[in-house]
Amino acid sequence: MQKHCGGTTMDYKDTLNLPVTNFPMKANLAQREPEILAAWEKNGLYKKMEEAGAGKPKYILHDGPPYANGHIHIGHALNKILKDIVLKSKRMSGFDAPYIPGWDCHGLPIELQVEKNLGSKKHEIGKPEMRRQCRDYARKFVDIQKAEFQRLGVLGEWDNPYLTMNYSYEGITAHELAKFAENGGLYKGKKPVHWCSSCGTALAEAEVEYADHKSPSIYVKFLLKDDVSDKLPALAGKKVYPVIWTTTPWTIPANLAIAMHPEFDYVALDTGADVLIVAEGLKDAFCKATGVNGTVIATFKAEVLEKKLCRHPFYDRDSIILLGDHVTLEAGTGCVHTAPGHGQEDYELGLREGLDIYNPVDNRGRFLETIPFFGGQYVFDANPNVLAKLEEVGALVGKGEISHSYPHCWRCKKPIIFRATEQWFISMQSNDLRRKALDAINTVSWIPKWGKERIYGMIENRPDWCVSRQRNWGVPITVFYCKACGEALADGKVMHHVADLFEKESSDIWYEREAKELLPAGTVCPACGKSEFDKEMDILDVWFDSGVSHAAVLEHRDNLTSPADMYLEGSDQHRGWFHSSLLASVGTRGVAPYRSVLTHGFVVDGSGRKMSKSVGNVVAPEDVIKKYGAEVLRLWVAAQDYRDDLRISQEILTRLSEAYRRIRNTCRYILGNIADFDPKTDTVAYGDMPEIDRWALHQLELLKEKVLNAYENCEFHVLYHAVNGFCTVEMSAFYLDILKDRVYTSRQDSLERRSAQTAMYQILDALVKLTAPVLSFTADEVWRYMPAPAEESVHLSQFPPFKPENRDEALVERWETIIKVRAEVSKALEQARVQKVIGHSLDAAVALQAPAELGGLLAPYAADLKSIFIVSKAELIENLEGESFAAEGIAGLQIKVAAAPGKKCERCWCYDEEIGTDAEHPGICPKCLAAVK
RNA sequence: GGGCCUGUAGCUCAGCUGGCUAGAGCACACGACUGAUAAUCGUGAGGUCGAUGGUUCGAGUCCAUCCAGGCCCA
Repeated sequence: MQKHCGGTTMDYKDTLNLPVTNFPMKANLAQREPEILAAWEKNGLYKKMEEAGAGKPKYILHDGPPYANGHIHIGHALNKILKDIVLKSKRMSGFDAPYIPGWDCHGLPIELQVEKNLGSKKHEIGKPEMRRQCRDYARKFVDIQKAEFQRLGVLGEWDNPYLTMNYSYEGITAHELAKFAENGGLYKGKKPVHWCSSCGTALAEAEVEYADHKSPSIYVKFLLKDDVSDKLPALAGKKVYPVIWTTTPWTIPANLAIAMHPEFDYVALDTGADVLIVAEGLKDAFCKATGVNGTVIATFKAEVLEKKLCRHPFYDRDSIILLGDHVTLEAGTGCVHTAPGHGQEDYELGLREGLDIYNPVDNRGRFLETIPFFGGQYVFDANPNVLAKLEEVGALVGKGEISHSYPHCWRCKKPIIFRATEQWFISMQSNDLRRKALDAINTVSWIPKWGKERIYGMIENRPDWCVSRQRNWGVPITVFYCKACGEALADGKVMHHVADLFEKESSDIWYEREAKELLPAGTVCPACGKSEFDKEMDILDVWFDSGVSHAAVLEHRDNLTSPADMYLEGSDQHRGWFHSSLLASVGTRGVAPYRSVLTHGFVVDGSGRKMSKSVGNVVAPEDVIKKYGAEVLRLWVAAQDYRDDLRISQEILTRLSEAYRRIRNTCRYILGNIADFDPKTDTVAYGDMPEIDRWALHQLELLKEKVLNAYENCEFHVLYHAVNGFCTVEMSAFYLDILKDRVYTSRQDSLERRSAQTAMYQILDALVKLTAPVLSFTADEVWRYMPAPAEESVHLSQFPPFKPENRDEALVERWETIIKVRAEVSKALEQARVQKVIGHSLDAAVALQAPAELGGLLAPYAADLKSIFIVSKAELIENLEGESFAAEGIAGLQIKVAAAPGKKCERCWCYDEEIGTDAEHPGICPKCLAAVK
């Protein structure tokens, strides 16, 4: 003690136990986070976490590989942070949960980007060089994204990720394809693709641009061969013609069917000369467009005509009437010209009905020489000729021109066509793949549960999986063709042989070596016995690459197991990775590659709109990190209910950083108050604690229960609200506020102070651990300021165990009433404050008149009430005199607030009537006197 | 156009199987404190639960339609 009695009030401040800590109030996250990351890196934190997991049960969350192109966006950040939260919580729940990040490296976007960078030089270099550049490009973005992911605080095996372009991965991909060849699932078929006749190549959807284009618009009638007069007597003896409409006359030579909608009404229109059939809903539009006049002589459903045969207008061939839901009443006649080789829906209908996927057009967009009337003609040039032919045979009902959006090649800008070409497929039929996949879906736990519905519907309806891509940057489809007879050699043994080579030397060798160098010695064509082969030049769909990651990663790495416990991706992956992985795994192993699938929604802006560059509402993770810190982004992930779309905006981030500060400050305050507390020697036994400390520990148990359940159920937003509420309501506004007097003014090593510190220490210890998976930076920062932490990092610790012995329901029930009374007292105090009777609540003396039952409950707490209310005096009185405040929420409770009697203690600031009794310390109250002496 | 999903205070979320005068935290307004101070405490004002119909004694909660939005297809 510096001075003696009689000095200023400041003297006594030094006798108080005020909070002491170096833990900064200001987080300064943008600057501090990189330091923390560097420390984790330097100390080998992830490696230590792995070591700590040794021998524990495994929890495998298998990372879905993002595409190695471009910088990460907010959706990537969301996904990786969610995974990190799940994994950290699993580790702290007693699991060994390794995290192997991955990247999808093959595919069109990278190839296109590399081509673009090459410019005109792209024609000078060969495929091997091209692929080398793709490899470099992918590697570059793997490194960029890796750094960006790590910056988010995501811990994992970053120095050993899986890349779909790794040699071993490429080899395994080829092995998996070989398995499909072995089990008969792989077959060669036809499918229409976007085709640029000028470039002579197939185009992916991403290479197609839509632009306005003028096309002929024609109505064509097809003579109905079959007699339907038994069902439609009005048509007896007449020539009946369904009429189709098309804007691509050149596809008429490939017409194989006419599609009608099963539920629409159709009319038979007698024109005098013949009877035309169109949908009732389009009759007027049709008549107007063609000038046809006629009377309706019959109205019927399309099923009357189902499977009936028409005659092709100028070929000696039938065109069959089929029913399809894809038919619309938007335009045309409701009778849809169907050429399975030239349209997606036509193709699907054709597949379903067993039609030939007929394509009479060659690579250059010309009709095959064998095609009557049009052989050798370029399709767009053939349009007028087809028209003329139709007119000649009398099948043309009407013609016009239409301007509409039409696909064009993004490279040469010319209009493109849809053209069936040879492709490799994985059959949904053979090996009962569809059925087995559907069954497997039922064995998986889908979170949220509608995910099951969604993928089920997709698998149920999807066509065979086309795995061919006419491109260069990917894993080759390791099939050979006999030079002599053209027979395809898709033999499992041969393909496994090639796959072995890929594993050692990469799939680049497919482009660098001759077929004979890749084939096992002595391979001969099973059809003709010759031994000269060509290589298939199609590559695999990248979804096949990533779809086999269960084989290439889970089964391949020692520290992983298959099936995975969880796949966790955005909801678009029901069509993507969840889907392809399921088929790849069920097709070769008969089981799903995952036990559970968790999906999250998409990130949208503050008003729920999708982000787009043109709208300008894109929020980049980099900007958020710079302004608020990755921690706030992590908190954002946790705070939002990810099952729905996730909104992000400046306001949301501002709110969150405020919530963050609240949590941080609560931690800081407790740190300051337990600075002189050593849990080993100063801990007070539960039984020796005042009730309010036991109340606090009970609340902590409730928090633990809520938070640990939330982790278990992956409901992180529940956790956020629980922690936030705990810090603000239970701690800051109640417990910690009340504790101030006891902690500050009691003797430093007194039981009451140590008890409060025991509670606070246990609360902070638990709080830090419970929030560590989300607030990974801050939790670890706080950890370093904790007295004697058991582990080097909070990330090496376990969640706090439940302590049922710290629960006291009866006590908490009593305190619930006390808290209600306290709220009423607060209101009464506020009134007194407004009336300038008091300022600080310690200026007040409170008197309560309570109904009997309540009074009985409060009586044992009479001495504690003043500290609970944070007033200088509180008493229970039978009959209050004068004006008083009637509690709104508690019937019969009257509260009277007056200025506290006595003088204000210079030390604890409470008013006391006994101040001045001690000669040495005339300015302080008896309680303080005891603490000071 | 089809499949799946979402719509509760300015923001983020509660509200189980229909019974509430619809809750919480933050933000906001006002006030207090100056021993958590770029903190902390108190009080208060905010919602015809997307809209409209229906079932029911009673609907944020069930049904239908519509509107707005998201993902995936076409």
